[in-house]
Amino acid sequence: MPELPEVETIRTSLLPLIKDLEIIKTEVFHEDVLINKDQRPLQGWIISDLRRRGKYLLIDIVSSDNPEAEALLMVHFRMTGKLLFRTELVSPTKHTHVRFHLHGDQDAWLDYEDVRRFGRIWLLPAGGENENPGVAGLGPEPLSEAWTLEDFQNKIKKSKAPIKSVLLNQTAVAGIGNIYCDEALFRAKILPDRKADSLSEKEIRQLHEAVRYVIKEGIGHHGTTFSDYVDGLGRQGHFQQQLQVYRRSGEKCKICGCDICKDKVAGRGTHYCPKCQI
DNA sequence: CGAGGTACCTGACAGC
DNA sequence: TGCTGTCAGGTACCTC
Repeated sequence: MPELPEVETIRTSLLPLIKDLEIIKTEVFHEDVLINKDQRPLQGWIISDLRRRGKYLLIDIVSSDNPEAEALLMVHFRMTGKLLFRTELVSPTKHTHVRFHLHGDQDAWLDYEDVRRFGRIWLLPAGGENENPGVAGLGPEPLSEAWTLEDFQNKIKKSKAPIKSVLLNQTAVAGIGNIYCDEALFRAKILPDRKADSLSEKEIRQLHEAVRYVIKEGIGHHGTTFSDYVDGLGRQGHFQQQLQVYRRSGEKCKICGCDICKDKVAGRGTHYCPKCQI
């Protein structure tokens, strides 16, 4: 389930492989997945850069005949989406929804595969991510200086929802999903169902630090793989080995030794240590 | 408007 | 064996 560290790993794995390649043909096997409201052609574009915003991957493209004509392919992987780079043509499976045929020194293919088909790809004008409601509503990047403790404090103090909901809803801070949410709350020693406005300044400071820490560590370990997530070359992540609570219910807490619990909070499976977190 | 619930999807798995 | 039910979860959308 690609969250910020997974999307960042996809970005860094794909960038050196597809930058400057030309999209010479696009095949769409499932219409719902690719959103192209202007019905613009999906060939004749050169990939100029890969960026990321929250859990969105932004593929900047320029026209091959007019370098001033720019556009954007924006990808959200949701649960099971994958973007796979291949230098050999393979038969599309029932989960292959969009295929970009690329050309540089040699032919290559970039396949969007998605078992549950929740993910989407948008073809937008250059800079069009900011008009997309999903991206426009995103809070600051957790590793940027724009995400200040003061900003986080203000958002948290205004909400009576469980702190887990605040972390997941993308407006206080962008890119946190269920895994890194549970891990950050464990590290900050805060129970996931605590009302946000009940957190002390010290706890908010701990949580701010914990979010940055788990996101950084997640990126450092190339993301977390349980079943689906792989990078642009099909490689798994390693952060699952570092997890303290996520999917460890019934196992022992690595800090205090008591059993990790699992409940439903904010409609999500939620893992926590009942002794370390208060 | 904030908060909570549900639809979207398919595969894995438990239980009978 | 094969069926049914439940769970997984990011986001849009709906309702209160």
